[in-house]
Amino acid sequence: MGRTKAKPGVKPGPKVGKDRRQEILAAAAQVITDRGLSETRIQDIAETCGVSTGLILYYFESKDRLLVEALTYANDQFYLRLSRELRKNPSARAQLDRLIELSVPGLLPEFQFLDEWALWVEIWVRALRDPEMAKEHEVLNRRWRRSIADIVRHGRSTGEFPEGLDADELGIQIGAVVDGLAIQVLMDHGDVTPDDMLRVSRDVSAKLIGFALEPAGA
Amino acid sequence: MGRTKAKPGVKPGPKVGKDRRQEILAAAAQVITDRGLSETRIQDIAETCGVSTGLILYYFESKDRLLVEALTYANDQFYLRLSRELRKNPSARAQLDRLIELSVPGLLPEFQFLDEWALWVEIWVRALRDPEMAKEHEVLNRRWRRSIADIVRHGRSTGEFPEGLDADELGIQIGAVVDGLAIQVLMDHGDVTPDDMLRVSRDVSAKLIGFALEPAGA
DNA sequence: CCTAATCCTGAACGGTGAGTCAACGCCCTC
DNA sequence: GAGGGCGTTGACTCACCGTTCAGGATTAGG
Repeated sequence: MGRTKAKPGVKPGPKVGKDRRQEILAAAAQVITDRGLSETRIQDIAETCGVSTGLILYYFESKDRLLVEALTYANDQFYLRLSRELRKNPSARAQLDRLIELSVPGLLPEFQFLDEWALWVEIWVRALRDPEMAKEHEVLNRRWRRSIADIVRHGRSTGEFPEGLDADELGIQIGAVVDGLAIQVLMDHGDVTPDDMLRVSRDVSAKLIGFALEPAGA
Repeated sequence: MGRTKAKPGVKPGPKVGKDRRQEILAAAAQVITDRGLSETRIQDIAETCGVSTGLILYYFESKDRLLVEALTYANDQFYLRLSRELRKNPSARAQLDRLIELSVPGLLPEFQFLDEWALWVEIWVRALRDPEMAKEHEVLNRRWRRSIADIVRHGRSTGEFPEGLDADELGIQIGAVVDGLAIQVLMDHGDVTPDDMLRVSRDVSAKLIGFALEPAGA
């Protein structure tokens, strides 16, 4: 099986120690994505990473705690990925485009196995009643909107974007549009396709920030 | 009690005991709002409308079906209310304002006991996995966006709004903003207050539709 | 080797909650 | 006032699942 040979080497190889916790968190995120939070059983998680149910509760004090940690873990992964991608692009326009691309459910093939947005919705539901989750959500949420606001600020410093509304305000506005559209795409009736979301997000962002989009198609 | 004439020899049909069914649906919606969908037990619903647990499953073939019906029932209530309110206002501008007001979580005192948006989030989560709910969601969702698009069309016919983007497209855009903001307000960190949502929704709608807002405050 | 700590297992426990059912009473009809 | 059916009850069943636990396996250190 995936038995990891733990070398007695003092310092971490690729995988030691806390490794199991992370495996479990990843497995949990996977199961939550597949089955939904409310249908996720400890045994599913155990099977997904090939261990016994007992072990899950050896590393986590309760199922509830594990689930909250798994949700934030998955979101952290997305955020790290997003940050890395943004750093590659010096242009604020390109950054905004990339942020939007990464936010369209199921658009990027690497992400297909794990729909970030399906987990967001679970986070919302849980945060409504679970103070622990609410606290985490507040952090994740602010981080998300700040990513947008920072792009706006950056674009203004380079002169790509005009001055205008408070950047944080724009973070809220654009964030809201992206959230709202992502839900529609996620639901996957034909009404709003991934391409629609791309187009509309760019369009509305341009309108709100106040720069001109070069005509893409006709 | 309103006694409904029951035809003998028919299966548990939609006609039988319609009042009770509705009572149960209302109670279920209440419990879901209070405790959350995943924490809702049949017994809670039974207690809320003062009957036995057995009776709940006398009227509904399963808990799952009841929950789906309850969610759509609650949304229907909101939609009916919305339609009624809109019909009172001849002006499209006033209609849009009213729609936004009704969409702000917890703003209207009459609605405090039942946060429409908390139920929407539950609908989203469930619709992701339950085809039954997905089908219902599609209907509710279209109806919601069409309400917005119709206001836009109306405003154009009266000359209040300029011509521009396709009205359905605007329904999607404005709908997305309102959805996204409503989530933020619902989560109730201080970042987006009900007043913020009102202001931003109006502001963004005006920008997207293309009419000028008279300065409200200072 | 011996020992202790850590990792891991699978069975057993206990609570819980959906769904069932036999019985009861009330109203309607005849 | 007899009979039948609908609405209603609440106790019971039964499966499920989180959590615990006693102990087996593996590793680290001496």
